[in-house]
Amino acid sequence: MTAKGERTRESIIDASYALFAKKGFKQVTMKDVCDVTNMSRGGLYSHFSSTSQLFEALLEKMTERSETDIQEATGKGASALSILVESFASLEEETGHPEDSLSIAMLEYAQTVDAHVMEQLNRIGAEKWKKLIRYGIKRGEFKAVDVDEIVNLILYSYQGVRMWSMVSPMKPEVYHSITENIKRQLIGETR
Amino acid sequence: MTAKGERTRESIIDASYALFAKKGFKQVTMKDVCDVTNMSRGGLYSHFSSTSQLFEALLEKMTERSETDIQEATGKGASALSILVESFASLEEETGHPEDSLSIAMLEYAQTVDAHVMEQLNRIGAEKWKKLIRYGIKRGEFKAVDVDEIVNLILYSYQGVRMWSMVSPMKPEVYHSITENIKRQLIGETR
DNA sequence: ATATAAATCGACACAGGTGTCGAAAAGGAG
DNA sequence: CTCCTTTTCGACACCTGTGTCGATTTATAT
Repeated sequence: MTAKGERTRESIIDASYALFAKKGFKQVTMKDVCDVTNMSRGGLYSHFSSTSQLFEALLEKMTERSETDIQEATGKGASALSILVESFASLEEETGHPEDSLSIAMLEYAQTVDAHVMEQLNRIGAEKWKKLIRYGIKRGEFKAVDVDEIVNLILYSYQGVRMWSMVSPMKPEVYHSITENIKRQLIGETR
Repeated sequence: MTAKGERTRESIIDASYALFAKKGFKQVTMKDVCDVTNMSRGGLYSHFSSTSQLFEALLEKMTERSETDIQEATGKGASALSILVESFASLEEETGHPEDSLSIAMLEYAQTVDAHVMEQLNRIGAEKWKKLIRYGIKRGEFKAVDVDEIVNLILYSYQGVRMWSMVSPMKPEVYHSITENIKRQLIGETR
């Protein structure tokens, strides 16, 4: 694979993001990808042998990108709480534009192709949060909570809200209620 | 429509439940429905003109059934808290068998056919919960909370957990953490 | 029992997707 | 520039789904 090949491969992945976010997984066809990339189906097939492979490549690219996020912030010595709050703020921002989320596509993919992908992504997400919580405890910001338990709570609320928001608008109160609940468990009563 | 017609119509709906729960929405074909009903496609089409219509009929039947649930319990003067707790216990039971849930099919349907259905079901669910909370407040079991806000929290946690559990196993702690959180908001500190 | 209406079947034409392949075009090393 | 490799194209055969329709079977009222 030469420079040109690699470039188009990346551009196909990038262009298909919006497609999967808008239509889910099974509803995206190679024809759709053609339209957003201005390529022929034949051309596409020399990069990805199916929409499944394309979607897998997209997920891989996404996870790679998010891997570094929290690591960077903690590396600079930022406050754990502020990282947490910002993270939820960006969720609120994101779910205001549900057409930017791959959640439903991922659920569909898990259900119809390979259920493992969700567990895998779940585990990756959990590790990220665990690091942050431990970092917060070490800095004395958070109580000595049960890290696994609180991470589960964060993860499920976070993802649940994200998925739900795709089909029904969320009120800001809901985000705040969830954030407050988590903060309460991490740093004690906040009222 | 005669007796026989009505009976087969119902049996088609009943038989298709497992199909939608297992495969989602778009992945269910009339051929699939044939297999579980032992009918021909032609025969099916004289009852439902598409899988969308079949799915809509299924949703309608489900909501009708759940409509009466809480109403019955409150009618008998049961404790609001026990109804709430039982409701979450049954969620835990249900999500232990994710193949019994229509959540992903509903998300898919909302995304590809008609987003309104989710809002509608959401509203129906919300009404049910609101009644219960108001009932609990009237009986003095619950604090005079903001009903809308707490119902949002319940609804989103509830649905979020349900959806997420379909692709990744949930630990019991998570259910309890969520239930405790809601109880805390409803009846004050429980620790 | 029989006439009439309803329900069911199976074949049909069609639409839209898939994956493949040889030919053509574009890229890149010397 | 030019030759070889890589990328891209568009047509091909195929599959699986759809929705329709006349013919046939099955219910049901009288």
